Amino acid sequence: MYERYYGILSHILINVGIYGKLNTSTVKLAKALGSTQQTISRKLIEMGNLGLIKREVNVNGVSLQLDCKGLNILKNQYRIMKTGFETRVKSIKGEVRSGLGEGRYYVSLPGYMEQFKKRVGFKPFPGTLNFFVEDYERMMFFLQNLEEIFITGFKTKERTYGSIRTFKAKIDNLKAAVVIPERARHPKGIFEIIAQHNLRNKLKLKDNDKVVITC
Amino acid sequence: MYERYYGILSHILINVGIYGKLNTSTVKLAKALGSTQQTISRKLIEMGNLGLIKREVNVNGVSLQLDCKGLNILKNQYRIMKTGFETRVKSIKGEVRSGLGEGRYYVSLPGYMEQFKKRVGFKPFPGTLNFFVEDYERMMFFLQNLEEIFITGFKTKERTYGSIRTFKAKIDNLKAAVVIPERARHPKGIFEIIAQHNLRNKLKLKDNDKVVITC
DNA sequence: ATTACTAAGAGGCGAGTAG
DNA sequence: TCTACTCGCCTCTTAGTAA
Repeated sequence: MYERYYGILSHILINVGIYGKLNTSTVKLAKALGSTQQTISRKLIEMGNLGLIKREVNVNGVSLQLDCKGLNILKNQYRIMKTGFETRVKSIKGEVRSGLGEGRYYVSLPGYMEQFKKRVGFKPFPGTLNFFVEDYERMMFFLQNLEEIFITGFKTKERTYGSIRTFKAKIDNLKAAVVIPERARHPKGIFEIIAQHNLRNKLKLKDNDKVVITC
Repeated sequence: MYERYYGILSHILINVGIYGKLNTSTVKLAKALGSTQQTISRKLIEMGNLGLIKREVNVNGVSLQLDCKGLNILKNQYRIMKTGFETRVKSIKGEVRSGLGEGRYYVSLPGYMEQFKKRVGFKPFPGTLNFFVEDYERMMFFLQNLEEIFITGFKTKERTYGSIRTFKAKIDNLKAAVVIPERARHPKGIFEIIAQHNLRNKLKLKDNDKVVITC
C-alpha cells in the first residue's frame, strides 16, 4: 500500500525535512525521480486527496509539504528498516554438533588457507567446530554485527571451489570466525566456526555442550 | 524504480536480516503483505530475475534471501530516510527583520496566551521578533530537533483563529519558542520567535543584526 | 514557462487452474 | 499442499495538448 508514493515522499523528506515546504515543479520532480511530468502531476493530486501531502499550486510550480499520513508512512517504513539494519545482537548461544569432516578438508585446502591467514588474522586449525543455533533469525542479526571477510573461490584442474562468507567472531574470548560456504548445504541452524587451535581440545568440548559466540 | 518490491524486500530484512534465508510460502507472504498468492509468485520471479533476491523453490514453499542489488536498494532507501529523520542541526543563524505587528496582536489574544503560558513554560511578551534565515532547508532540520508544542486554534463570535506550530528553542540562552502559525504567509525564510521579554530591548537588537537560535 | 486533462496503449493484478 | 501459468479486467503511464 502506498509504495508507489515512496519516491515523492522521500524526496520531500530529504530536501526539506518533516516540516518544510518544498518549492519545486512537476518537471523538476519528474527529472529527479525518473518519471514524467504528467505522472508526477497526477500522483501529487492523488497524494493530496489521500492526505499524504499538502500541495499548493502557484505560478512557479508547486509547493509540497508532508502531511500527517504521509509522514507516518515514512516513519513506519523507517522504523522497519532501522530494526532490520540496526538490530544489535551481541552474542549467540549454540550447542556443539558433529560435522561430516568436510570442514576439515576444505579449510586445509591451500586456496582457502592462504586467504584465511592473510585476511582473518590467524592460521586456522584445519578443521571446523560445528554448532547448532536454535534461533536462526537471531543468529542472522548476530552475523550482521560482525566484520565480514569475503574469501573468494578458486579453481583447480579437477573442480571449482566456491566462495566462503567469513565473519570474525570470538568463542571463549579466542579469535575465531564463523564460516558459511556459499554452496554448502547445512541443516537449518547448523553453523561452522574456525579458530587457530582445535576448539574441541582447547575448550574441552563434546557434542551437545553449550557454547557462546561473541563479537 | 523498484518501489513495488519494497514490501517484499523489507519483509525479508525484518525477518532474517541482511544475511538470512527466509523460509516462507507465497500464500504466507501474500497474507502478510495484503496481496495475493499469484501476485507474490510473479513478483518473486521478477525479483529473482532482476537480482534483487535469491530465490529457491522447494516442496514447502520458497526460501528467500536478499541479493546484492536488493540489499543496496534497501540500504539507499534507509540512508535517505535516516538523513531525513536523524539530521541534527544544533543551531541556526538569522538576521533580525521588522514584521508588520501582526505577531503582537496574535500573541496577546487570550486564546493563544493561555496555552503559551501553560504549555511552553513562560508567559510570552506580547510581540514577536521576526528574523530571516538564509538556508530555509537547514532551518527545517533545525526545527526537527526541537520539542514541538501544538497550540490549537479557537473561535470567537467574529472569526476563527488557526493553530500555531510552536517549537521550544533558545536565543542568547533565553527560553524562547519559534512560532509558525498554520495559516500565516511569511515570505520564505522569515520566522517569528517569542520569549518572556521583549527581545529587541533585552538583547539590544535592531534590524539586520545577527542572531543565533539554539536548541 | 506552469499544471493537468484526454485518450490510447502498456502493464500489473488476481481468479481459475495445471502440474 | 505447493508454485506458477493464462487471460480478462482494470489501473497506471505517457504523448499530445489546453489553459
